[in-house]
Amino acid sequence: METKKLAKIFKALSNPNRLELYLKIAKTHEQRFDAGCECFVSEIIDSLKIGAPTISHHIKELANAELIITEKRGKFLICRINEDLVQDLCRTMALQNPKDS
Amino acid sequence: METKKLAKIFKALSNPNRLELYLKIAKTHEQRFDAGCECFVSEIIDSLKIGAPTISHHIKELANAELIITEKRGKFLICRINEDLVQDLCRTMALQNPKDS
DNA sequence: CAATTAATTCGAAGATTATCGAATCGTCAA
DNA sequence: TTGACGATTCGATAATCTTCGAATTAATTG
Repeated sequence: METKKLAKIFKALSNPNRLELYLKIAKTHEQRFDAGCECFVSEIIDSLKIGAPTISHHIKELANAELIITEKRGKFLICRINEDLVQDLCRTMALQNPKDS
Repeated sequence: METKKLAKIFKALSNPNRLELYLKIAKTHEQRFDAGCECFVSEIIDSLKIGAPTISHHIKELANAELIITEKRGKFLICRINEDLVQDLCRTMALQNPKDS
């Protein structure tokens, strides 16, 4: 992966609120694995201490970094983790000579 | 890992120059696995397009996020990857229901 | 249709960041 | 001891980021 794109991904996760947003989506992702890993933004909004406009902006950044995939369903927005990218990310970060494992 | 600390780690990797710095240390880490994974900052400084003060600042941030471990040897600074943290990071990021693998 | 609800857009304010040049510190070698 | 070199500190500036409130859009419900 290019350094520039990698930095963009990390930047998307560098803000505490945005990271928490991502983690909540990831958690829902796991819980609803059989149901297509859907996560409604409206469910998340109450558990964070930031307003709707900010959340909207953060989600756009996560999607822009390709960490999540969004889909509009009616008036709701559905978010899913981009599994491929996350796996790529882990592979990139992992060291070639792990301590013992 | 706490969300706040996790965000700090990602923030440390969110700047392209700082990320490149980290990746160079990681690369040297692998190449010199038998020699204690040492990396001299003075070797890196020429390959990046930023000045020494900025590099000094970036290294401090990487160390502050515990991504690297630094050690002063004479007038040189030696950097090593904090393997434990990186492995922790990968474990935190990995999804519970991987696609197929 | 009118009201409601989820989400977005816009503009602005305040905070944080990246980077630099100049000056300084500490170590080593001549 | 003096000079050179690696690294750091400091102060400043330009750029970017986070967040908000107000207004808007789009979809659903009464």
